[in-house]
Amino acid sequence: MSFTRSEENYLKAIYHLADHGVSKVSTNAIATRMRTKASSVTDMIKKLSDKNLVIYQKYQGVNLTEVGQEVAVKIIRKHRLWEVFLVEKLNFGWDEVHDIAEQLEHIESEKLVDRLDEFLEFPSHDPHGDPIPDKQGEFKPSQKVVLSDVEPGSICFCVGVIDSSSKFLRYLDKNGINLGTQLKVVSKEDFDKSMKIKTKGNTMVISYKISNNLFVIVN
Amino acid sequence: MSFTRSEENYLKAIYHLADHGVSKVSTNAIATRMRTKASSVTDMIKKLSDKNLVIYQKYQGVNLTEVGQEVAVKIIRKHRLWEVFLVEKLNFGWDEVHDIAEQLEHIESEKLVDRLDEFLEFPSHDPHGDPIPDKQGEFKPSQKVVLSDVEPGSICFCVGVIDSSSKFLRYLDKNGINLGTQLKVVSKEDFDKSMKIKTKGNTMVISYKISNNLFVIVN
DNA sequence: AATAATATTTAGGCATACCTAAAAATATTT
DNA sequence: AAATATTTTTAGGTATGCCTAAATATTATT
Repeated sequence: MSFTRSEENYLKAIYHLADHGVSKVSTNAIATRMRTKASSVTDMIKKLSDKNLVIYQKYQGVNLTEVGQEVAVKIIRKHRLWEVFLVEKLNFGWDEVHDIAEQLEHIESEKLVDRLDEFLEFPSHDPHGDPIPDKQGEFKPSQKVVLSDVEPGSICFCVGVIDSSSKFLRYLDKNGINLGTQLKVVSKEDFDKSMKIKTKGNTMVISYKISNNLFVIVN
Repeated sequence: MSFTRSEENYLKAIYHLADHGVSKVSTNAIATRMRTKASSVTDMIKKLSDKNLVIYQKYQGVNLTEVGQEVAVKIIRKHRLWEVFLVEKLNFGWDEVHDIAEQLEHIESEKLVDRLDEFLEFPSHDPHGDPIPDKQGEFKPSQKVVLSDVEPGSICFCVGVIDSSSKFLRYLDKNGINLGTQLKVVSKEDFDKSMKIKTKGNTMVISYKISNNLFVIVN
C-alpha cells in the first residue's frame, strides 16, 4: 500500500494532534495545522476513512486506525532519520532541517530508510530530542525536558523552544543562547525559581519564564 | 523559480532525447520515454512553452531553451549525486539506485545539493560512469566506454549495458559478469574482434557482439 | 500528385486536492 | 429553552496532469 503525499501529510498531522490517540481530532484543528480550509479537510478525511486509515463520524472528528497510525509512524521515522542525516553528516543547523526533512520523508523505499538508519548507527533521537521509531515502530520516550526541570550541576544542550515568539527568540539571541548551545545549570533559586546558568563564556541568571520555555537534552 | 515534479521530468526527458540540443525532439519520442500518451505530452509542452522552458512550433517538435537546459542539468546533477550517495554511503548496488534517485532528484534545496556534493567529495562521475555537472552546470566528458574499445592490458569495471534484453542479461549473469565486476582485457583477436577477458576467478573469450554491448570504465 | 500511413493536436473527460459560499449540525449564551 | 455563535459539511468551481477518441497536419508510398 502506498499513499499520496497529501494523504501522508494528513495522517502525520492527525497523529501529532491526537497525542497518543486519546482524544478525537477536530476538522478545524487539522485545517489550522495544515494551513488549509476546513472543507478541504473534510474532503480528505472522507478519503482516508474510505481507505480505513481513520475512524470518522460526521461532526465528531477523527482518530487514526491502527493502520493509519503505522503509516504515520513510518513517516515520522523517515523525517527524523533524515534530520539526523542532515545535521550529523551534512552539518546543517538544527533549525534548517525541518523543511528539507518534510520533503525527504515522502521518499518511498523501505530499503533506503533501513540503510540510512544503519548508516547513522541507529540513532534513538533526532536533533530536537524527539525519539525516532525503530523499524518496528517502537520508540523510546522523548529525551527533551524543560530547562526549569533540570537539576543543578547538570550539563545540557538546547534543542527547542515552547514559545517561539520573535520577542523570546530575540531575548535568547541577545544572551548567546542558540539551539545547540551547551548550558550548565549552576543553581536554582527556590524563591522565584530563577536559575543561574553557565554557557561557554558567560554566566547569567534567567527567570522561570525563560527556563520554562526552553527545551533541553541533559547529557 | 520552482517547477512541478512533472515539469521537471519532462525537461529531463527532453534534455536526454535532444542529445546536445542539436535535433528537435518529437512529441512521440517524449511520450515513449515517459510512458505516457502523445496528447498528454502536447498539453505539457504548451505549458513549458508558456514558461519559456522550451521552444515549440506545432507539429515541429521541441527544444529546450537556455533556461530549460539549466533546469534539466540541475536535476541531472541531483540525480547523479544521490546515486553516488546511495552506492558509496549506503552500499546499494549500482542497479538498485535509479528509482530512488528518481525520487530524490526532486527534493528542493540548493544548499542540500551543495552540501551533499561536498560530503561526497565532489565526485565527477556517477556509478554508471556518467558525468556529474558541477554547481555551475559544467561537466566533464563521460568516462564510459564500450568494452570492445578497451585496449589489451587495461583493467576496467562494468557500469552498464546497451542492449538490456533479458537474454543478454542472463548471458552476462551466467558468465559471472555483473555491474561492478572488474575485468582485465587480456587480448583482442583481430579477425573476429573477439576478446579474451579475465574476471576474478575466470578467464573467458567473448564475442564482439558481447563486448560491444557492455559499458565499462577504465581504471 | 494523389492516396495511405503516421504523427500530432484538439476536444472533452476524469481524479486529486484545493477553494468559496451556503447549508446544516453542534456548542455556547442569554 | 430559545437565540446566537461556531464548527463542520455540502455543493459547486478551479488547476494540474493524465486519459480516449476524433480531427488535422505531416510524411511516406504508389
